[in-house]
Amino acid sequence: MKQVPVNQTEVTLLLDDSSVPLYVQLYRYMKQQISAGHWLHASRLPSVRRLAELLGISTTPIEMAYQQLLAEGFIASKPRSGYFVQWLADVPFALPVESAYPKGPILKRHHYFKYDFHMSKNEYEYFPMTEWRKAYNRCLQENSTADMLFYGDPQGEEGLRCQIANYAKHFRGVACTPEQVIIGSDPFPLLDLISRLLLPYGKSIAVENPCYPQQPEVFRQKGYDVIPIPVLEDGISQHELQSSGAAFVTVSPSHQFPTGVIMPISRRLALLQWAQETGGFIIEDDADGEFRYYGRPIPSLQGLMPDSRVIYLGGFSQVLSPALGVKYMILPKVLLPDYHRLKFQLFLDCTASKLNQMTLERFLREGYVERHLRKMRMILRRKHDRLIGSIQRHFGEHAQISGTGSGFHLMLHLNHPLSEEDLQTLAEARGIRVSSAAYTRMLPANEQSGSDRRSFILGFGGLKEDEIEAGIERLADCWLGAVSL
Amino acid sequence: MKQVPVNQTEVTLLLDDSSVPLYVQLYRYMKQQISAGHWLHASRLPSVRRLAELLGISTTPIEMAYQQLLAEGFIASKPRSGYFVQWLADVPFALPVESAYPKGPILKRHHYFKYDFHMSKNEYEYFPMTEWRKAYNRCLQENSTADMLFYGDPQGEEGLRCQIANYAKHFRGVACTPEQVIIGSDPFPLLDLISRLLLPYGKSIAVENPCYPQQPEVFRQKGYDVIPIPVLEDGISQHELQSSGAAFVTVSPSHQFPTGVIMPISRRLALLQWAQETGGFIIEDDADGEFRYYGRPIPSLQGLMPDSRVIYLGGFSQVLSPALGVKYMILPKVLLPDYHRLKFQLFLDCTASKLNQMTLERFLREGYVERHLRKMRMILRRKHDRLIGSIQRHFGEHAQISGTGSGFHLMLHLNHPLSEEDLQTLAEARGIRVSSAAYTRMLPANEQSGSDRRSFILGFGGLKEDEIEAGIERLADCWLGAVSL
DNA sequence: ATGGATTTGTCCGTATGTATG
DNA sequence: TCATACATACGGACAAATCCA
Repeated sequence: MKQVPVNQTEVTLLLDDSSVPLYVQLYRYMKQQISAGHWLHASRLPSVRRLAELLGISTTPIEMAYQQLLAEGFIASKPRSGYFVQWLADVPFALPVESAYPKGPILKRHHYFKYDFHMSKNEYEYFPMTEWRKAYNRCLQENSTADMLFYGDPQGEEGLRCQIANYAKHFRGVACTPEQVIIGSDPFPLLDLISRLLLPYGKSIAVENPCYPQQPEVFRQKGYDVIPIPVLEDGISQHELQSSGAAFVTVSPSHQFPTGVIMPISRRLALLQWAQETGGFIIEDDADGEFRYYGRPIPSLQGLMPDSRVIYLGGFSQVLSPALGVKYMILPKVLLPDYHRLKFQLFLDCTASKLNQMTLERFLREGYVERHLRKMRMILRRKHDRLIGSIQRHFGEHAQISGTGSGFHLMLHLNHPLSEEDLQTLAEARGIRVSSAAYTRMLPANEQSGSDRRSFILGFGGLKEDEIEAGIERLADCWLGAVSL
Repeated sequence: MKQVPVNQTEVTLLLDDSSVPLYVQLYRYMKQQISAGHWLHASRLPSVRRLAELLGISTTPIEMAYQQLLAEGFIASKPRSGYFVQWLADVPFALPVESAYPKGPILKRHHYFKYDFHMSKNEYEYFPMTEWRKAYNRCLQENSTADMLFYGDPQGEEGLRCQIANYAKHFRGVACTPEQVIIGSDPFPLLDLISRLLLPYGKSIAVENPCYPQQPEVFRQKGYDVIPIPVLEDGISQHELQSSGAAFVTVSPSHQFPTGVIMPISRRLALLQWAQETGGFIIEDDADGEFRYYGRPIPSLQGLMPDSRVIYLGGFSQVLSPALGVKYMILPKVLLPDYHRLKFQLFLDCTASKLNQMTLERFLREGYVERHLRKMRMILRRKHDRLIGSIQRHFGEHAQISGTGSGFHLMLHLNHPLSEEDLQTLAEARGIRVSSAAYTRMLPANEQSGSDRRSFILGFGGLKEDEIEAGIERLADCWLGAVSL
């Protein structure tokens, strides 16, 4: 602790030998003094040499601290004369020294689930974080700062779009050029864009029932007529689609959510023909198409026909991580002029971070994505098998399973006097998180009420392989024991 | 090469011992045969064993090929009976061909500008890239991988929202709690969200004229009546706003774009009162409020009154870099229930990358943002002064300047017989990029036509300080020399 | 019609070359 | 370098469907 006179004021300057560099300590201290108004405007700071002597250190840290203060405008330099405080002390411009807000995240109250069968969960421990960090760092080092930090291509970085076109072709059988790829951070902005793009072509859209309700909601909010069409054993009912008169349709042919139905080739072609004949468009949601555990992945609907009228939606949330925020869609060529017009009109900018985009491009190019995908597919397959085995062991003939073989979830059906809601609550009380299929159904109110068949969506990504057995055992115990069946 | 009879048809099946697995060769061949219509619907395929014997291989590859065809719907299985072709041969569809698209990025043609006065440009060389990298790396190392990579808070990470609330309070005088902060990647998703939020409250919105056209466009597309209100010397015309009957209004009171007008306190209070009385909402766009070069920064409109009916829009595009993709808005408390309902309904997820959010939180907490902001303010002030001096020197009394003192641009006006468009083209031909103010004006078509007053927006962020003089000299030379004024 | 033989889809254990770490 | 695990392929077993004397 040393006493250093600055101008007329005696001040106390504490230098410790912590890990914080000397010049940073000096800089912080002086900034604090100036901004708090302790050092008045235009007062002269001690010279570099003098202060160094007083503190018993070299002149270098002093110079660095002064330079920093200079760059930020706290002080001004008069060459061969001295440094002078530039702060206007009467401005009550409090520095954000101590924030009144809590530093850490505020505690959220949420259940802790010992067994989490939520379908969006996954084990992210396997993500090649070190490689990602290295790729990120190399991106920042190898590109010029200005290039990295300025606005990017509103459609998504071109290099990444090339890689995605390549990836989608290779892994999903999607036929497209990089010009057709649009990158976004999240399904919502892309869906919203689609809903704007299609507006001139029609106002009614058919959706699968049951389905994930986001797409219907987005279109409904945009003023579309949303027409639910039942999903049969081989996908959306072609007959009802035809007679509905809908202009568009959303489907998930590779692994329908939540039923898990795979649309056979004949139905796919019929769908494409429907689009061709009516001038409609098909929105193909392909969330988990990469994850097929037996046989080869089923190629996308989009690639079945050259220049098909399909908008393909894919992403890396499942393959890598949702935190990267990279989704993409592949537009049919006929829609590209509309897209460019809209982009211009609305000053659209890419919602995905440019830094992440460039890192991901590298990741794809250097084969990390492919490698990680294979690894995850293997891990998930084991969990998938384990889950099925566990259900069979512990539920026996009380339960039926459907929608297996790919993706991150399957469906479990059982007959039970209690409602789906009650069963879900019961499970949660025992620390098991599981969704009933209720939220995916668009019902004419009273349809399912007569039956006592209950359906649940069981995700197997979030649990460790050797937790699955115990989780299902507890679930069976809790449900089958609740009422004598 | 082996001859294999399928049903009645003799077909030729070529099996080579390339690296392609047998079952894949089989699968491909059969898929091709079926989709080309050579094998008719409902015809029976040779049994697994029989085909295996004929081909002289084991049954496994046959089984695998059949399984794949089964999954894709080309064939159907009747257990213990046989496999049957499911193809409808009269649908003439081509299978996906190899699409040829260039792997590398396609060359874009774009002008090179020696002097770029575009307003969104900035010198990103000063960005503390090394510190950012370190912060990013520490984020990844210190947090558990699973936490980092799973879905984040749809509203934005809580820690970052705390830091932003703090930052906005200290640097912009915004009064809010972290609960009011909504994070997004880009103005558009946030504006879109606002336009949805406000729908129940009214259908007409007043906008400043001139202004940046994105906001009017977004609201117009959502079906709002957009009412342009002229910007006077002290901001948007209160009188016309009152009589317009608009439910909402968008303003940029700290540094109006493009005029640079600063709204005085009396007018701000009147605006707040207007909102209070009519039950309307004010959207405050505060793009460059942090950058005020003389006198004290002008606190935001939002913070003038507790619980004011103001939606505040801010971001880090200017302060740090647009590539990080972090924008935020601060909602008035009365709108929070609506927001949460909408968030739930549309399954909204945060459009800003979680990794970047967490890094930015660190950056804010550790004071890097503040330091960088001060430094940039200093640098930009020098450029600002330099630009004004240069214009005065080279244009003399031919030009008038307005909208100075903050932000990243000023306006230059001059009387000239050539149109703004022609002048812009002239400048571009000399390697100077400069925008006329035309695109910011919403005109009743013929308003400005009589006058020969021309207005341009000159951004000073993109040039180095010592390039400005030469750029303006060339601009003056090119414009003033074009026609004798 | 019928019962036994045969065919057939399906399932399972295992061997080998190869890629991964 | 070595160990592991996976993709591919093989041979065999089971039970249901089909066929036939």
